[in-house]
Amino acid sequence: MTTALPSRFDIMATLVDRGYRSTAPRRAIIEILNGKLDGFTAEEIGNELPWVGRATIFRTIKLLREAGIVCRLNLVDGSPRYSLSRVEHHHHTVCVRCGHVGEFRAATMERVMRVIGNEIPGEIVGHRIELYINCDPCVVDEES
Amino acid sequence: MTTALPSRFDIMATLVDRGYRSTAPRRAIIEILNGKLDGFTAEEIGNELPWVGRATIFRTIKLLREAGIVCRLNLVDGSPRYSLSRVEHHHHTVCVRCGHVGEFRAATMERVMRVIGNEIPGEIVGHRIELYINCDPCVVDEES
DNA sequence: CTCATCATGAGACGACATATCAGTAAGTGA
DNA sequence: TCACTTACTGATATGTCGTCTCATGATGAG
Repeated sequence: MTTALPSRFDIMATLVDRGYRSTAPRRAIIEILNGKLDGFTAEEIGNELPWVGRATIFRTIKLLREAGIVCRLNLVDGSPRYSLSRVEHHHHTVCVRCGHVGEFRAATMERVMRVIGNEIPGEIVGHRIELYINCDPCVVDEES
Repeated sequence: MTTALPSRFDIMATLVDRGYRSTAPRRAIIEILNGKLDGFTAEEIGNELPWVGRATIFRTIKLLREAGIVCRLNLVDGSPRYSLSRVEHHHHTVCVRCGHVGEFRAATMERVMRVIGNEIPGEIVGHRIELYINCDPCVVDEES
């Protein structure tokens, strides 16, 4: 079964459990993330919360990454983007046109990984898979 | 069959075919890359060729990337690294300890991609797969 | 309420990369 | 071989992403 991560409402509680304090900037950032279920950049957060320092935004994102609540991924051009995780282990789809980030799980993928593990030298300790797509809304836009 | 890329000896010829000039800085950079079959950084090139401007190094790497001769990939910590490609379509293994970059092809992987394509919304236009490993030499070091 | 401790904002700093621009070299055509 | 167009170059400025420092402020345990 898919292990669910802390619901989007108790992310702050998760940080507190990990020994961090509940502060206004952190609560505000988490609030914003809850409205960005398809990826975001540090700059976007900064624009929406001008009263929060740049450093604090990056620090908070880092905390959330360490807690497994946020992932960092790359657009096709290599530029960074973050995404709220909803399931424990997953991969990302990134629309090459609009940058929309989606998640998917594929049991198939994990099995393939094990097979490939036998084909390559060394022991696999992790992997990163990003699928670049044209998302449905973008394709519809194109046609109209 | 695996399509071979231009042999490491005619990379410059490939650039010329694409309409670029054969210049001393470009030849020098390509020469260096031929000795770095397991990944490199722009900084490394710069250290070995102090008479070549920083901008030129990045410009040349970009040219080679556009020609499909060099790939850009990310270490676990997100830091960038480049790698000479030897086969047309491949993925990378990156040692989390020493940063050594390897290539692998997996027909299995391509088949899986097609299957997954049916499971997710939107059309897949590309993908990026990086396997993080402990490479054999590193594991041996550990044991001794 | 007190107080140790952690978190914060401002801004410096650093890695990586591209833009600008005046000077230089490549290679074409004669 | 030379002259001339054009691409390429190094220096330097600029931009983006992220971390570090440090003095000040907020948090929450007691």
